[in-house]
Amino acid sequence: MEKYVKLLKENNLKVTPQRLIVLKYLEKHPIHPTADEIYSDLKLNNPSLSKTTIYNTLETLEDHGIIQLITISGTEHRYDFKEGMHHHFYCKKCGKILDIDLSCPNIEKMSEFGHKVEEVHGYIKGICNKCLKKSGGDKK
Amino acid sequence: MEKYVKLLKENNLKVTPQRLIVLKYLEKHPIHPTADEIYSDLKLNNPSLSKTTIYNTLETLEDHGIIQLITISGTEHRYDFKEGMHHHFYCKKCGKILDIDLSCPNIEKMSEFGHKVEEVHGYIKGICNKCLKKSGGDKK
DNA sequence: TATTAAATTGTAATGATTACAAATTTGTAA
DNA sequence: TTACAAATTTGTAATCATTACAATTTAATA
Repeated sequence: MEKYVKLLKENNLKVTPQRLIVLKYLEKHPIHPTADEIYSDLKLNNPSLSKTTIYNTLETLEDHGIIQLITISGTEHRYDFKEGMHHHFYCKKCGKILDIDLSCPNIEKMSEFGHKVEEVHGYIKGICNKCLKKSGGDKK
Repeated sequence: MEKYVKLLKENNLKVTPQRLIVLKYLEKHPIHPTADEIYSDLKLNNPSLSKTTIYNTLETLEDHGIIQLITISGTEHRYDFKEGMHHHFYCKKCGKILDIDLSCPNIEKMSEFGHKVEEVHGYIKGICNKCLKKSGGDKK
C-alpha cells in the first residue's frame, strides 16, 4: 500500500483514497478492466465513489505513465498496470485480453523514420488456446 | 473499378454502388479515415447515401478481410484498405496516422502460446517527424 | 488552523456506434 | 424480360462509453 503512496508522490500527485484503491484494484485484477468494471466493483465498498472520479483517475495515471491505456477492443478503453513491454492478445470468442510476454524488435527501427516514439502497442487478435480446445478440433 | 467488382464477387458479396464508392474512396484516401469522414465526403456526390450504409459496408468489408479496422485512436474506428502487413504510427500532436512499412517478427512466436492468430496490429504513438521539425529542437 | 490549489462528485451533454423496421435493390431463374 | 427471394439500403431512434462542467470537498503546506 505504501508502494502506491510512493508512486503517486513521485509523480507529484496528491494521495487520495480514490487513487489508492484504483491502483490497488488494477494490480490485483490484471485482466485489463474497463472503467465501468473498476467503478462497479469498487463502488460496492466505496458507496460515495463517483464514476467521473474513475475516469479522472485513470486519465491522470495514464498521463503520468503509471498505467497504460489499451485500445485493442475498439469500443472500450481498457487499462493495464504498466510493468515492462509486453503485447496483448484479444480472443474474439471469449473476449478476454491476455498478456503476451514479447517485446518488439522493431522499436529501434522506428527512429529511422524520424518519429519520436513514446508508446508501442502490439495487439494480436484471434482465438485463445482455451477456446480452441473447447470448440474441438480446428475449424470455425 | 472492375477491380472492386471482382473483389466483392470473390467474397460472395452483392455488388452495389455504395460498396463500390466506399472501396474506391478508401483506396484513394489512404489516410485511415473515420466512418464519418467517409460519409461526409461521399455524401456530396451521393445525396441519398445513408450513414448507416457506411457503417454496414465497413463492417461487411472488414468481416471479409477486405479492409482493416484500426483502433489506434481509442475513440474512433479508422479504416485501411488492406495490402500486406504494416504498422501504424499515431502522432499525438497532429493526429495523423501514418503507415509504417514493418512486419512483425513475433508472429511466428505467437503459435508457441497455442493461440490462433488472425490479426496483428502494431501501433506506435509519439510525435511525427513533421511535427518535430515544426516545434523546433527537441523538447515539448 | 488557515489557505490554496487540486481532486471529487453528480448531472447533463456529447459523439460514435448500433438496433430496427420499412423500402429498395441485387442476383438468379423462369 | 419478368418475377422472386434474399440481401442491402435507408432513416430514425436508441444505446453506450466518455467528457464537460460547476459546486463541494479534500490534501498538502505554511
